[in-house]
Amino acid sequence: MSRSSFEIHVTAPFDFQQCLQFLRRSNDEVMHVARETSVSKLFDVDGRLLLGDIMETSHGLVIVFPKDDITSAEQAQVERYVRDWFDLDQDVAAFVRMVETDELLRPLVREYEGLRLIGFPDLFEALTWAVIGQQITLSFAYTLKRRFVEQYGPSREVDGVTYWAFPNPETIALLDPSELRPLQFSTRKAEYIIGIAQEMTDGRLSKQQLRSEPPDMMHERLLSLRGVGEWTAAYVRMKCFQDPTAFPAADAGLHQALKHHLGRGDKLTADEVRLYGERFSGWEAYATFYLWRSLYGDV
DNA sequence: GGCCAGGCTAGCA
DNA sequence: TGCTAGCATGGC
Repeated sequence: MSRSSFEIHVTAPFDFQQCLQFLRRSNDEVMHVARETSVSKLFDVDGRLLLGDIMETSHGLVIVFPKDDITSAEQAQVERYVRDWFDLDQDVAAFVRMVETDELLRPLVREYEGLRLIGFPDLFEALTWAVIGQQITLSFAYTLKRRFVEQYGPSREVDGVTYWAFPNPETIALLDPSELRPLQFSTRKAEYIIGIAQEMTDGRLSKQQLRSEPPDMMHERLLSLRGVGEWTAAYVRMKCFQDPTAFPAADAGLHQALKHHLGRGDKLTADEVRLYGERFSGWEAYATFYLWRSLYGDV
């Protein structure tokens, strides 16, 4: 049996507008088109490119496929993706309760109430985006990602708009680092990304394998990848595996946000940041995400 | 023009 | 173990 839409039930606290605002934060984003009341995304379901429009309903979300009928198996895959993308299976109410007594986070959780930790359910996309973002400004990182996706990603045009899906590891595994240099990737970044694509294509690395490991083993496996250090491993656990305890303690943006909200002139030491991690124990990833969110202002 | 960006690796002591 | 140069480029 096929259909062209389905609904997802969502439990509070959830604010789709807050999520849309976050999704609209960059003009160079190519992986979705976020509008006033909906976000459109091209889902690559085992090679079939399905354009879905995600909107709010009274009980949660509805995903409409304006040009396609989808099978129940495809629906299951898209639902899994959207649940991970918006972190819908997380008990965020527990996070809100925890910060009720926290002077630093309480104002942020009130301001962005219902914002979920928006992630990258696709492992290759999460790793690639993390590597791209290393040691460069976010705006330049978006530029690099856009060039990468528009060069190597599948796309589909619907009603005059081109929608992009993330490049497959199979495509990237065949590249030579020199082919990414014209896009202004450093040779190092190119090597890391192609190496990760090759491990995935060889079957040595997959989301399913990683998910089956206990958290510390997953972390070690991520660290074993060339180009992945502590920051990237924590970032991927946070954004791809919805691990609420993941904590990129050395992150520059996290330090900047803490410094700003604490009114500090000097920069925080590593030990101080570690203490904040302990203060938010169990919800380090959400604390980090809300602090990051506060850096963007009124996006 | 110097310094920092949502860091990491390799090489050295 | 712990420290550092080098990576590439944009933006303030």
